[in-house]
Amino acid sequence: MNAEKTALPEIDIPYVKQACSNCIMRELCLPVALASNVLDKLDELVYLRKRFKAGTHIYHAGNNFHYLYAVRSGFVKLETLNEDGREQVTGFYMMGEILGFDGIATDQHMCTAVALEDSELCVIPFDRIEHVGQEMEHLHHHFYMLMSREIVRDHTMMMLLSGMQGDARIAAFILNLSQRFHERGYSSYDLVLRMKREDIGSYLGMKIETVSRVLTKFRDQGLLEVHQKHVRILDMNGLQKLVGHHPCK
Amino acid sequence: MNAEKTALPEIDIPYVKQACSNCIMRELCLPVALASNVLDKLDELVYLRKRFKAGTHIYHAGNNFHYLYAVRSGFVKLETLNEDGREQVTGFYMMGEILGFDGIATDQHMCTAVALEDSELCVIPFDRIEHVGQEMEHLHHHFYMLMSREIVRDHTMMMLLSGMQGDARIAAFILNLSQRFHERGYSSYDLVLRMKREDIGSYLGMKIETVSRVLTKFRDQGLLEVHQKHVRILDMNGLQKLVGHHPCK
DNA sequence: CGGCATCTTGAGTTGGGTCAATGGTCGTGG
DNA sequence: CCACGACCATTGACCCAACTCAAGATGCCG
Repeated sequence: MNAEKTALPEIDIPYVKQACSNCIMRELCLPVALASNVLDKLDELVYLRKRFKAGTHIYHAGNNFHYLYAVRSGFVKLETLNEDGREQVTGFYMMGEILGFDGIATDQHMCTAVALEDSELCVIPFDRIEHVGQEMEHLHHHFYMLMSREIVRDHTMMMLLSGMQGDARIAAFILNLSQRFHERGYSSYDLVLRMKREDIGSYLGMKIETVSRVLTKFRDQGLLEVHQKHVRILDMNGLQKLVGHHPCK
Repeated sequence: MNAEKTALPEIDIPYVKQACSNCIMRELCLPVALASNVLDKLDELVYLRKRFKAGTHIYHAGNNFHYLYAVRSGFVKLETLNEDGREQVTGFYMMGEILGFDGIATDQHMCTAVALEDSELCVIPFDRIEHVGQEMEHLHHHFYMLMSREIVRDHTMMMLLSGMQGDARIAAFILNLSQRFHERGYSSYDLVLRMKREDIGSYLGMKIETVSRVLTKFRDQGLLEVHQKHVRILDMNGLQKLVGHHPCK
């Protein structure tokens, strides 16, 4: 909580757009409903958006932590470095989701965030969030909720990784995306997987050959239509059964 | 955030001990160093400790969320329920660690916390934390750090689960415990695994037979001495090599 | 001592990893 | 516009780590 953080440090990628008032967070479909005055406050605090081209880094593991990022459009993956330097995908973020919480613990980011397609993010200076006045304690509650949500999500992921077989992992993954798209007003049946098979494999703990094989199998079973990154769910129930129906180790 | 939370709801297990002032959190070896005045404030807010017998629940999935719990002594496991009702261990907490963050997101606990041995926990009313005044914003920072730490830890766990083989998982698990004991002033070589093989297996995503076999193998290789729950590390380096040395899938 | 829970060990099976080759798609430049 | 190459995805054959089932061994408590 050192004072020099209050003066915003130079951001390592050029600003793209100065925000007009009351328009940045407002349009953002946050996963938790916010009171109007909280949104106003957020718009005050969040004064810029930034575009990232597909493949560019939003932050690197080791970077000093200053900002959280809310995804306005696009798709972002989070990679965690393990002991031996290899990277592993530990999360995907889409419109309305916030990333960067990994940096608070040590004031340095522990993960690397990469845009999977051209994306636009809101840049949220975290120290401003922390220093909002007492009248804005709603804001703290909101961020506690967001972090808790991430923790719960990670626990779900751990369960999936340690308890389920390949089939169930892929099914759970597809259903999860489907649900998140649905919540944002998109079709829950027609999905575009913005990430490559390699990312899916890394995230789900399986090799890309296996990812591919499972997708083919699902297609043969009439559960999905698969054309490259485009996936159409034909049998939602069938997928749910795969997840729930004890195909656990 | 609703007002009735300010009045503390009945806690579902009887209080054991009313705290004397300035003694509850003080003695707690928190994972993040705290300024003295922050500790004072915490001692004000945290006004009770509670004992839990081995095997008893601290909270259940579905319980309304009111408190965080700091482990003063003992050992706690966290279990997450998956779709089909089976439970899976998603964390272990020892002295100085805080659990309960899973409840903030929806105001209901998403996991079940169980004492693995007789344990004493500090009960921290979360709404008091949220409503501390501006002068205590350090406290918010502290809790943001704790939550971020949990997120980072979960990411590490996800990596371990999806990227490592059985040998490496067990090695990483033992080294992790060793480190945490060491940080708390205990030997990093002589460990007592408070949980059963089944819990380890659930946590690490392997069957108890495999856990057992790996431990036996490590014993045969001279890495460990194993007597039931007591484990002595003979070759720390060897274990570290297993984790780092790409025995990944 | 018996009964119960936990842990270990063995034998056989399988899901998913490895290696290797083929097939698609896209972008660039002639 | 087509041809080339780079990159990504799919498919097949083979193999091994970890699962399953089953039997013992060990320890703990009354």
